[in-house]
Formats: sequence, C-alpha cells, structure tokens
Amino acid sequence: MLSNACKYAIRAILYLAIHSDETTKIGVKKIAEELETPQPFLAKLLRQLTSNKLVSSTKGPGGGFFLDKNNKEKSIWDVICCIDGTHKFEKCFLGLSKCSDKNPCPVHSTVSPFKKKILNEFRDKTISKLVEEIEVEGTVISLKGFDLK
Amino acid sequence: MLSNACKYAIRAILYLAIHSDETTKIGVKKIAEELETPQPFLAKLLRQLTSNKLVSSTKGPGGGFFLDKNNKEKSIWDVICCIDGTHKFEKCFLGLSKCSDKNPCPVHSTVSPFKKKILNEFRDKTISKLVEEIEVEGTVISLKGFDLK
DNA sequence: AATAAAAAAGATCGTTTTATCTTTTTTGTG
DNA sequence: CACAAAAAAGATAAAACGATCTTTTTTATT
Ligand code: FES
Ligand code: FES
Repeated sequence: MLSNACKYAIRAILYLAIHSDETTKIGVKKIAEELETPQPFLAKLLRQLTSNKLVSSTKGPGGGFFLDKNNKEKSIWDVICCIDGTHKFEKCFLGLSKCSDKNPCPVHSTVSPFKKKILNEFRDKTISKLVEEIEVEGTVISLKGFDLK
Repeated sequence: MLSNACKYAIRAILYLAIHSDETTKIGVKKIAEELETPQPFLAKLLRQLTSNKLVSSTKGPGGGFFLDKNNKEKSIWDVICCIDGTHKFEKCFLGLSKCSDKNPCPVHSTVSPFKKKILNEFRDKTISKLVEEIEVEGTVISLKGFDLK
C-alpha cells in the first residue's frame, strides 16, 4: 500500500511527536536507531518532510529534528501526500485509470467503502490527536523492544 | 496495494471467465488488446497462472487460454497468492514486522478491519460467482470503451 | 577564530518491478 | 510431411524504488 519511504516517514513523525518539542530536538541517528530504519535513507526523508513544513529542524550542535505546534496539527494524510503522493488512493484497485462509483470495476463495491473510510480518518485526525490515542492505547511504532510507555 | 502484474492477472482471468470456455480459447494478443495491457508482459503472467492451474491453455493453431470448470472455482485470493504472494496482506500498514491485534501499531485499529473483510471476500468468492455479479451489475474491467454487456 | 556537531545537498549504487525481444516447442491443417 | 499458429521459455533492457556515501553549510561552544 504505502512505500517503505512513507512508512518510515510516518513512524518518524510519530516518534518525534511523542519525544520531541521546541526544546528537545533529536538527531537522525537516534531516530533511525529507535525505529530500526536505514539511517541515511531516513535522513533524506526527514529533509523532505522538513522542506514541506511537516517537521522542523535546526542545524549545528544541539540541533536536530522536532515537531512544533504547527507540525503537530498536520495529519497522516499530509505525510502520505508529501512522500507518496495521492495517486495510490485515487486509482482503482484493479488498475483502471480512475476509481469512481460511476464506472466501477468488479471489486469496487468491496474495496471502495474502506478506502473512503480510511482516507477520511487519515485526513481528519491530527498528529497530536493520534498521539493522544497512542498514549491511551499503548500501541507500538518501533521494530525493537522500544515501548512507548 | 497490488502490483501491476497482479492487477493485469486478475483482469485477464475475469476476461477469460466471461469470454472463454473449453471450446472458445483466446490468444494473448486478443486479451492484451481488450484489456490494454502490455502484451509480452501479460503473456508471461498467463504462463505463470497456467503453471499454477489458475488458467488453462493449449498450444498450436486454434489454441489459446481459457478457464475450465476447475479454474472458475478459484478465487481472486488465489490469483493474488500466485502473483504477488501474501506478505502484503500480512504485513503491518506502517511496516512493523507483523500486523496483529496483540502488538498493534497506531493505525492498526483503523486499517485492520478493512484488511480482514477484504481478505475474506477475496478468499471466499469464486471467480464464477464474481462473474455472475459482474453480469448483473455491469462493472467494467477494461480501460477502453469495452463494456462487458 | 577554531572546532565539532548536526542538518542539507547531491552523487552513486543495487534491487525489484515492469516490460520487451528472441528462440524453442507443440500441434492442428493442407 | 511442410507449414503456420500459438504458447513456453529464457535473455535482455529500462525504470522505479531503496539505500548508501561524500561533501557542504550552518551554528553552538570553547
Ligand atoms: S473502480 Fe476499481 S476500485 Fe473503484
Ligand atoms: S499492526 Fe500495523 S496495521 Fe496491524
């Protein structure tokens, strides 16, 4: 569904949402270690996210990446748009040029309701709201023993 | 979600389910034209499907691909398994090694029900059943003006 | 000012996916 | 049998994706 790049990006943002703020910045190295993602690749992604105002960063010693108030009001959908683009969600499950109720493919009726629902949830839920849920539900974003609690 | 290969394969099987039988075989060329898929690529896929008993074929003049009674009792899921494998459906949406209710990622609760339902529908519905629906609902599998009616 | 830490930028490499091309095998028909 | 139609098989090419490495820029600290 999503590319690796996009998965890393989302997890990195969630990680930053939980562990960083204006005064607590985190370097790529740390993030990559905690999430067990390839470090240089993640660095590139973070740059892309930064230039799209989805994360913030400062250079120099003591610098690093973090989410400011504004960044935390973005949504998962914003991240997906930034990294993967939207076409995957617009396209038909069977590869027809466009997915629409008007000219549905044979699996449209099975697939479409879910696509709509997921898309809405991703679009409407802010990162900060999502993090609240994470803290309540104790879900996991790392591959290693790293637990959010 | 699915690879191009898999999409082509599914559409080709549906096409064959509608237009072929033991006595009406269809060549790659025709199929590729009707579905607007790259011809040599589709040929390779059909071979793969054939060797996995999902479609039937005969060589020589008058030969071609078709679905026999047995082939029509297969499911979309069988096709997916054959071409893409199952890992995509087993893996977590955010890239954690395994998707499970036990160690859920932050989007598991949104995504998981969707995955389960689709998976069941794909697994339980036979090609022939699906074709019935197609004929009733008039859905479309081709990119060109080709209408199933 | 010198140093070192960190992101930014960009060049490079490898793998997988997608697609095409060529050759071989099978088989029905004249 | 000779021929042609069609799938089977395999080699090759092109593009997208995933990942790494090197260099440059910025900036806090000494
Ligand atoms: S038309 Fe195929 S999924 Fe909507
Ligand atoms: S654990 Fe991530 S989708 Fe199920």
